[in-house]
Amino acid sequence: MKKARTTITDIARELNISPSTVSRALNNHPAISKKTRDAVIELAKTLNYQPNLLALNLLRKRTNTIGIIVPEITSSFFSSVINGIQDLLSPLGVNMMISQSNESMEEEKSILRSFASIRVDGFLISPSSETKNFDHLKILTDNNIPLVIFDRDCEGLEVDKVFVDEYSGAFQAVEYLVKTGCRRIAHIAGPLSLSTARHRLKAYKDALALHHVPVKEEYIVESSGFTPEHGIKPTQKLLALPSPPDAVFAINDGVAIGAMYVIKKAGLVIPDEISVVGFDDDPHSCYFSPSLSTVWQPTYELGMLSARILMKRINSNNDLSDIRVEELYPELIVRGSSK
Amino acid sequence: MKKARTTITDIARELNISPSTVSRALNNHPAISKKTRDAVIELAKTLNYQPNLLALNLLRKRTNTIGIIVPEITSSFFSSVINGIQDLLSPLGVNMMISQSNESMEEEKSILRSFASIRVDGFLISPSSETKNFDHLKILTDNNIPLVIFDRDCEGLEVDKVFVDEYSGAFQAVEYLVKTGCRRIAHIAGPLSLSTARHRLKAYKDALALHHVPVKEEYIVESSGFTPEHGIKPTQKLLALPSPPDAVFAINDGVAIGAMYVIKKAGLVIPDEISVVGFDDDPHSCYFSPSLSTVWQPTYELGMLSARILMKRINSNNDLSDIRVEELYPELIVRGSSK
DNA sequence: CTGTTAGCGCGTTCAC
DNA sequence: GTGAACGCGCTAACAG
Repeated sequence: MKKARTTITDIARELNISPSTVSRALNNHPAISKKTRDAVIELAKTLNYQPNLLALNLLRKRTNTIGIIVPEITSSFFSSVINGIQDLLSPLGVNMMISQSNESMEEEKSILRSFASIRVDGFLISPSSETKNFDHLKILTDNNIPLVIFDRDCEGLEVDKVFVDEYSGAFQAVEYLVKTGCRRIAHIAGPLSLSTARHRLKAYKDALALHHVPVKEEYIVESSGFTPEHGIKPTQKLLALPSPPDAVFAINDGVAIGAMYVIKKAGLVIPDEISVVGFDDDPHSCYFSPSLSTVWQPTYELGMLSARILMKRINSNNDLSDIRVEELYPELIVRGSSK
Repeated sequence: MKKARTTITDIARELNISPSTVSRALNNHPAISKKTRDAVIELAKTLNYQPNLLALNLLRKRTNTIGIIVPEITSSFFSSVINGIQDLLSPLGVNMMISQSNESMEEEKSILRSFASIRVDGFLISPSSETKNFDHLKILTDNNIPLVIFDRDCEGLEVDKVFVDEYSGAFQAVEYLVKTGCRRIAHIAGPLSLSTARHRLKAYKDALALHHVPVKEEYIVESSGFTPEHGIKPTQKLLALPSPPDAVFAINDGVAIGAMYVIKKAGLVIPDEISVVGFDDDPHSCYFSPSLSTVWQPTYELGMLSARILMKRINSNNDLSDIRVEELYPELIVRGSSK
C-alpha cells in the first residue's frame, strides 16, 4: 500500500497547531516563536517532509520549469547546447523538461501541447527539419507564453531568437579552401528545409563567386541527415564525377567523417589530393587521421544565452516590446584534413 | 500585461453554464447534451483552452512525469539510453525531466530534492561517480517513491536495477586479445569508484589468470574520465614502460580513441605492434583508422527496459515484494584495431 | 504570535 | 442533463 507523502496538515495535526503556522515556520516567517519553529522544523525533518510544488505552482501560476524541444539529443551539438542551458538554469533553481522531436513536426506539436499543459514557464525550441508551418508556435506567443527559438530559424515568427552566424562560418571555410589552392570545391549540404543548411549553401556559393570560382551544380549534393552514414553516398557520387572535386565542405563533422572514410577507401590522400572541412567541431574530430578541419560553433554560449534571454522574458512578464535576435560567431579551425 | 490562460470557469461564464458542465463536456461524459458539448468544445478551441495539469495532478496525486538523473548527457552512452527511455514513455504520454549530476553527489542530491518536490511519479537514476552514500536514494524508497537504478550499481540498496553485464563484455575482450597472441595486455581502467569500472577490471584480471597470463600492476592504469583527453596520459605512461604493452583494453571508446592517437603519434602500428579495444561502440568508432574494436552495449534496450520496469512499479502502486535485477548482454565487435 | 478563511483549476460526488 | 459543494496542498489576507 502506498503511504501518502506528508503534508503540512499532517505535521500541524501532530503538533496541535494550524497548517498556516506550520507553513510560516517552514518559510522563516519572522512572526513565529522559536519554540514552535524548532518543533515544526524538527518534525518536518523526521517525517521527511517535502513541499508539494504542485500545490505551490498552482497558487503561484509559475512552475520554475522550462520546456526544451530539440530535434535530437544524441548529437554533440545539441547536447552541448543543453549543457549551457542547464548551467545557466541550475543556479537559478529552474528545472528543465527536455524532449526530442526526432525531426518530426507532429512529435514537436504533441510535446508542445504536453509541456503547455504542465504549465512550463517558457519554451526553448529548435524546430524540427519538417517544421515549415509555425501555427503551433504562434499559439504560444498569442497566449503570452515566452518562447526563444535557437539555432534554426522560423522565418516570419516574431519572437526572441539566438543563432550562430552560419553564413560567416561557411564563408570562412570555403574562402580558406579557395585560398589554399582548391578549385573544384564540392559541398555536401544538409536538408535544405533547414535555415542553417540554406545559409551555409548560400555562403558556399557566394564565397566561390567572390573569388571567381565557377559554381557547378554537380558539386552540390544534399545529405538527408547528419551522421557519418549520411555522408557515404553523397561522397561516392562526388568521387564518381568525371572531374572529381579537390575539396569537400560538409554540412557538419558527422557527414565529413563519412566523407573522409569514403575518400580514404578510394585510395585518395587527404589533404594532398582532396581537402575536407566539416562544421561543428565535434569533440572526436581532432582525433581522426588526418584530424578534421572544421568550423567551431559556440554551442555552450548558444545554450546559455538562449536560456538567459528566456529567463529575462519570463521575469519581465513577457513584455514583447523589444524582440531580440542575437547572433554568435563561429570560427574556422584548420587541422590536418586541409592544406 | 500577461493575460491569464483560459480555464473551464472562463468558458463556463461565457456560455452561462456551470464549470462542472464544461468539465464534463470536455471529458466526453455520457450524460451531456450534444448541443452544449459542441458549444463547449468549439469555444474551448477558439479560446485555445489547455487543461491545467497542475490542478489535475494535484487532484490525482500523479504527474505522469518521471525524473531522470544521469552523470552527463553528452556521452553517446547516456544519450542513447535516454533515447530508449523516451521511446518507451512517449507513447504512454509520460514526460521526462532530465538533469545531469556532472558526476557530483551534491548536484545529484539537489536535483533529487527538486524532482521530488515537483512530485515526479518515479525516478530513473544512474548515480554519479562520487556517490558512495545512498541515504538520499534510501529516502525515496522509504517514502514509497518508485526508483530504478541503471548501469551503475548502488551496492546494498534494494531497488529495481538494470545493468549491462560488464564483466562478460570485458572478459570477452581480454580473452580475445589473449587468443590473438597478445601477452602484454594493459588496461586503462575508469574511475574505480564506479561499479562498472571495477567489474571490467576484475574481468580483465580473471581473463588473464584463466589463460595463465601474469597480471602485472604496471599494466593497469586508471583514467579519471571518459573522453579522448583522459586517454592521453595513461597511454603515454604505458608506452614509457621498459616493456611496453602489445595490447590496450580501454574502459571506453573515448579513452581508446585517445590511446590510439598517442600510439600512432609514437610511430607504432595498430594492430601489428599493438592492439586496441574499447567499450561502448560509440557511433564514431568504426570510422577511425584503423576502425576501433569495441564492446557493444545494448544502450537503447537498457533505457527501454529501465523505463518499462519503472512504469510497472508505478502502476502497481509500488508493491516492493519482487525487486528485479535485470542484466543485459554486451557483445564484442572486432574491427581493425586488433588482430 | 497564531488561527481562520479563501482560492489557485479541476474532477467528482450528491443533489435536483 | 446540469448545478453546487468539496477537496487536492499550500500561502496570503484578515482577524484576533
